[in-house]
Amino acid sequence: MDDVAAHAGVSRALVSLVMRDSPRVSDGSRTKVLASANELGYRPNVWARNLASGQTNTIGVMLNDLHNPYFTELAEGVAATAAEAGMELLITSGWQRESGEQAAIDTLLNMRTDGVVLAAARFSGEVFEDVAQQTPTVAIANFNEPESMDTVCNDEAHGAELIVEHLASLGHVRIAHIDAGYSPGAPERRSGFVSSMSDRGLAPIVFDGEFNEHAGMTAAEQLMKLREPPTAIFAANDLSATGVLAHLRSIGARVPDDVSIVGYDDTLLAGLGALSLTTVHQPRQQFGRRATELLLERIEGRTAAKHELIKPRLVTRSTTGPI
Amino acid sequence: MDDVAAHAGVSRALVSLVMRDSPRVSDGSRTKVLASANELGYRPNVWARNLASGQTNTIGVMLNDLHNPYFTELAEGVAATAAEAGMELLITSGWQRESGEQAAIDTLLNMRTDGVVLAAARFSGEVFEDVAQQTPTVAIANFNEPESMDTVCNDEAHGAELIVEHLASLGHVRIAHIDAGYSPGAPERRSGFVSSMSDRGLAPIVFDGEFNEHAGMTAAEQLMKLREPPTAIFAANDLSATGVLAHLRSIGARVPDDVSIVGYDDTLLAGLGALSLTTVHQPRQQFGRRATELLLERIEGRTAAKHELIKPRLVTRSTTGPI
DNA sequence: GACGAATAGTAGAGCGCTCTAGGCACGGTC
DNA sequence: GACCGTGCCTAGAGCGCTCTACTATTCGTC
Repeated sequence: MDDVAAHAGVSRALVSLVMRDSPRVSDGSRTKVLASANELGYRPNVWARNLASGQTNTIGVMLNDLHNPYFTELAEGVAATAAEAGMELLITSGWQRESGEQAAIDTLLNMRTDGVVLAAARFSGEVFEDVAQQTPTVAIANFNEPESMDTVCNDEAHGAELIVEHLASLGHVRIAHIDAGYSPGAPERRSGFVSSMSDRGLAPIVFDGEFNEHAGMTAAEQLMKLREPPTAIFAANDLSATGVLAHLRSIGARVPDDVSIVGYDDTLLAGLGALSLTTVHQPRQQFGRRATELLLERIEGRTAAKHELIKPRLVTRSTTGPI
Repeated sequence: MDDVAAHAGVSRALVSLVMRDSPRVSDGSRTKVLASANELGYRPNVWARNLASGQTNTIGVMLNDLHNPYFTELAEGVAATAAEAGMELLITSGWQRESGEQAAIDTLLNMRTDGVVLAAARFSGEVFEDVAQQTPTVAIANFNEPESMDTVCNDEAHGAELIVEHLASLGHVRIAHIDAGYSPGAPERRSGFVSSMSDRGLAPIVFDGEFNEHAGMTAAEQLMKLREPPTAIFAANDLSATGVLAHLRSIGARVPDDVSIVGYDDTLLAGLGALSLTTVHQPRQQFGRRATELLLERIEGRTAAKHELIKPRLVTRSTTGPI
């Protein structure tokens, strides 16, 4: 910076102003400084800048699992909003391990980003609260509306309701749900299913499962062995639904003629022509956008917590049909 | 830091030594300092540390597209190796836009990470060379062995050869390849296919395509309208292969009885029971690991460029069978 | 033409750490 | 007992910026 200042024949402070696009610089000096900077290959040192200014102009996102499209689409929304606000984005990931998540959060905290968006699965609310003490925080998760941070989450119960409504309107009565235990989102989907069914006077059939293909396959196998197998299956997520589909095909059942299948999440999978799953779409990018907007507000100084519930919508494809 | 020093009754410099795990500190002072730090909730300021020490102990990865599992698995390999070496990892992404990639690279360069791993698609080698001038760089891409950086890449031609060999051994003669133009990796797959075929005295049938489902569908449609349709189709990647599969099912062709299909990449898709694609597995994590190892060597001071070619392997599933 | 306001630029302290050079005990050696 | 070496610790400069307070110049106004 000193070199640039000397080369352009101005003070260091002026170079600093130019580099920060200050309006208090004349066009003449601006172009002169810019030219010198360019010539000398000068690039402001972010570390020094952040140290001196006390802020980083950067927000951090911690994603539980980079392999899961759910999280990466979330991140894309965050990235877009951050870019619009002129902030840099740093991504870390816990790689599905709890220790990894702790390390990823620590990295972010150490970097002292202006705020963090946490999209994690492994943690109890307490860990989040702890982070929220240290920096503005927005969680994409459904906790019990904590005071210390904002949350954005999906209205899982509504998604389940949409599914039941769709299947019921097609004439289905024996509808089964393969759940995913206490994985994030699963309990809400399950209870949404149970109450939607009983509201209609239908008996909710629930089988244990997980958020993966194998769980879908085994649950489908058990379901189809029942004396009266269900005519429609609502799987915990798309991956689980592909497991159901694979099993039904293997035993020669026709989809949707014999059995209808519904997934959840509307991942890339669901849209594939070879699968074409009816599913529930979550506006994941919007989650990211909204979370970032809330975070920016927090960084600006808002302290009262906000909690938002975003409604999903049903996407009808070819795995559901009339009974 | 001053507070901690005062609280522990020692100098600031000693606190610094303790925080950096220096061996030149007695156990007594170490525990004393650690206790004070803990009590005061002290967390070293990374910006100041990096500024003062001139190094960041961090490496950066720039991924072209976070949605593509190819890149995220790469990143996982990078993350694992970086963690083993005690370095932090920063991820940025170009979100599939060229301007985004430039911005993502700039972010990394601004952060002055000790080195960068570039896994991009959009750029010419020149942009990479430019980065390589500024910081130790490893590219995961197949350039023409540049001197200024290391490269790690997949032996695409070998992958194509494996496919042709597999199909030929099953008795296939009319084998078609749906390519992906000049998308990264595609030209090498295509030329590998062509030479493997002609080595066996077989006529290479090549159709234009892209790395997506739709391209697979349209190409399959055209292929199946030929006077003598192929008995085996080698798609540009798994996604393209699912398009082929979808089309074949829609016209009632049986897979693999009537037509065999091979994908490429061994993504999550290929492994699904409902698809079960024969494909070529690329050890993506290993790419990331190897790239990071090379980068660490560079950071240590190596200057001679290294270029590595990693061999893929065939994964046989249920979309290929004898003619 | 004197005065305040606005505009353009500068000096220098300070952000929180690291790192070099050195200080001070203590013990061993001749 | 003078000397050197070793182990542990400290003082203080400096990393490359930003930011506050200040100066110098120009402009508009009556």
